[in-house]
Amino acid sequence: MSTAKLKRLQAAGWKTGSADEFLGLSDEETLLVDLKLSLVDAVRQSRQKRGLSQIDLAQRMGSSQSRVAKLETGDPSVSLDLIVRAFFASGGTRQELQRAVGAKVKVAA
Amino acid sequence: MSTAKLKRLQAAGWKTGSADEFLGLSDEETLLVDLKLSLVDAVRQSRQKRGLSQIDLAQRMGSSQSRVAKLETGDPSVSLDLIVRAFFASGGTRQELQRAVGAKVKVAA
DNA sequence: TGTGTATATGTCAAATCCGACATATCCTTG
DNA sequence: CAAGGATATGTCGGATTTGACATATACACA
Repeated sequence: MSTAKLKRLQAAGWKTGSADEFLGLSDEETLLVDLKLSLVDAVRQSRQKRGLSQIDLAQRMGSSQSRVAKLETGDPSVSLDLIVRAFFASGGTRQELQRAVGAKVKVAA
Repeated sequence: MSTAKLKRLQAAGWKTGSADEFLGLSDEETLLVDLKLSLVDAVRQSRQKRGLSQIDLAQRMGSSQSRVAKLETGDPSVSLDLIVRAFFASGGTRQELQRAVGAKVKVAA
């Protein structure tokens, strides 16, 4: 399974968007990683905009603070499903989600 | 876990978008179900547009024909991750994905 | 009718993801 | 320097999702 690559990647303190080819990431894998990063970003912004703590959000979505933290830090054990669920639970709308899908994440390095 | 509801829902020959409140689906669950339906639709269209069979697509994404079939029929055992992975593998771009997120699925019934 | 090609359905063991808990780190503010 | 609130990290047992395989159905067209 090549999600393994994705995991090693994210595991190694993952921050930058778009510049992911330093490992043998396939095009589709890169697209997925970048997308996740954008949505994770959107979740944090949505959560903070409504003044929710990670605990608050966790409660709203029937999850735990630690999972929300992992989500926001790009932990490889977090699925797209959970990210989108969190986005909606934080009050995000489908239209806002659409915007987030369009917005690529700023590169750090 | 309330994904159970989602599963019963989709399991029962699922087709309509948006009109999901006949069961006690929470708002966030509804949003997620509708989103999945839209993206599943986009996957099928993208795949067909490029003249790919389910087997072709399955190979491209390192999966199996049966999983692609389940994906396109809205089987509850299919994650958002797999749907998006399939979309990209079928040749879909991020911009096209964004469009798909914006387009709610036509209701059947 | 038979053969081929595409798609759907059922099942299962293995892989992945989950919530929960413990605990650590980081910032404020007193 | 506490004490507190928020966020991060590590781990684990159980739940969900996966690819694979067998098989079924559907629709051509010879």
